[in-house]
Amino acid sequence: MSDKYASLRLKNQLCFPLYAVSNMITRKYKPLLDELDLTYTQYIVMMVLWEEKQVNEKFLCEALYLKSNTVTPLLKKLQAKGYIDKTKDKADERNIIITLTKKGADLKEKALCVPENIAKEFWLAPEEATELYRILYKMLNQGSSQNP
Amino acid sequence: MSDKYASLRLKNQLCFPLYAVSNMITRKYKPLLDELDLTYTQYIVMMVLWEEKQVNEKFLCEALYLKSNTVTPLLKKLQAKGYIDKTKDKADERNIIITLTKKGADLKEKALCVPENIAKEFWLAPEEATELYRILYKMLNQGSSQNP
DNA sequence: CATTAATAAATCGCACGCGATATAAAGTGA
DNA sequence: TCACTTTATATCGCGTGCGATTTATTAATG
Repeated sequence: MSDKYASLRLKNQLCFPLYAVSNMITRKYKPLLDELDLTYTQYIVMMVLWEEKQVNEKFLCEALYLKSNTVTPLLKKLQAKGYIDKTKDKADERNIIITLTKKGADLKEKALCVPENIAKEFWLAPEEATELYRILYKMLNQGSSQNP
Repeated sequence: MSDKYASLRLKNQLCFPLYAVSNMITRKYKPLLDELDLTYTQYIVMMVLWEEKQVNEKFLCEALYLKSNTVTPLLKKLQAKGYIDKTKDKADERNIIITLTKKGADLKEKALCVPENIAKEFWLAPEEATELYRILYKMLNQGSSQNP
């Protein structure tokens, strides 16, 4: 009885709900982040900067699992908004050092309500959240281990 | 001691790894789907059609948790590739009926190896996969319930 | 020390994914 | 029946994400 094509059914996919939830996340964040004049991707860049104070682009790319061709234009926009500064590292001029402006640092306070409000959209039991977190990072670590 | 800003740390986010894994999924699928001349989004549209034979755009949007402004251009491309046909429903001309061409139906056979190969990229224990699946759909159902 | 290799960013072109809006067709009610 | 609303699809403009490639700078090697 078992269908030869069962693996191609949408309902049997694990990647699809991941993809769909990710899209949904972006949608749910949008109205909250509009208040900060940030997109979701810009927001996670800011999260790194609120923690690290000073990073280069390579660090950001690795922290966010993104490529330079995504991050470069992103930083240009954040700079245009006055949230970050970019300067060349004098010790190694290939490095671009990214720092927060005062305006960017101040935004952290205003951002505090974002995680609160997002938590309301997707309520999970604490054990579910923990398990989800663990599995997702397991996938991330598996998936990012290769490539020359 | 507990940091006022703890909720803004990237490591304390649940949405971020979801977003990162979703990006990673698209990356992993790409070389496999290149063989079928499909993108990931086009692939999930085809998955629906391999099951349903005949749908309208609204059905596709709901099945894939996407909006018409994403799906309309997608269908145009699948049509250009010769995988689908679009005809107006004579009973209600607002409806666009989407069907597979022979070429599109035949692609199902070739697609069989895709789920196999993807499974190699992200290996999870069966219980983990089940739990992940359950939690993701819980989130999808919560998140898509509102909006006027 | 000159040539080659490696590295960090940036650029290019394409395909989403979205909110907002427009268009066209059907349904609704006074 | 005729304005009004609802519904299905399409259009517009913007911001990602990506593979592939380029540019600028530093490191490595003979």
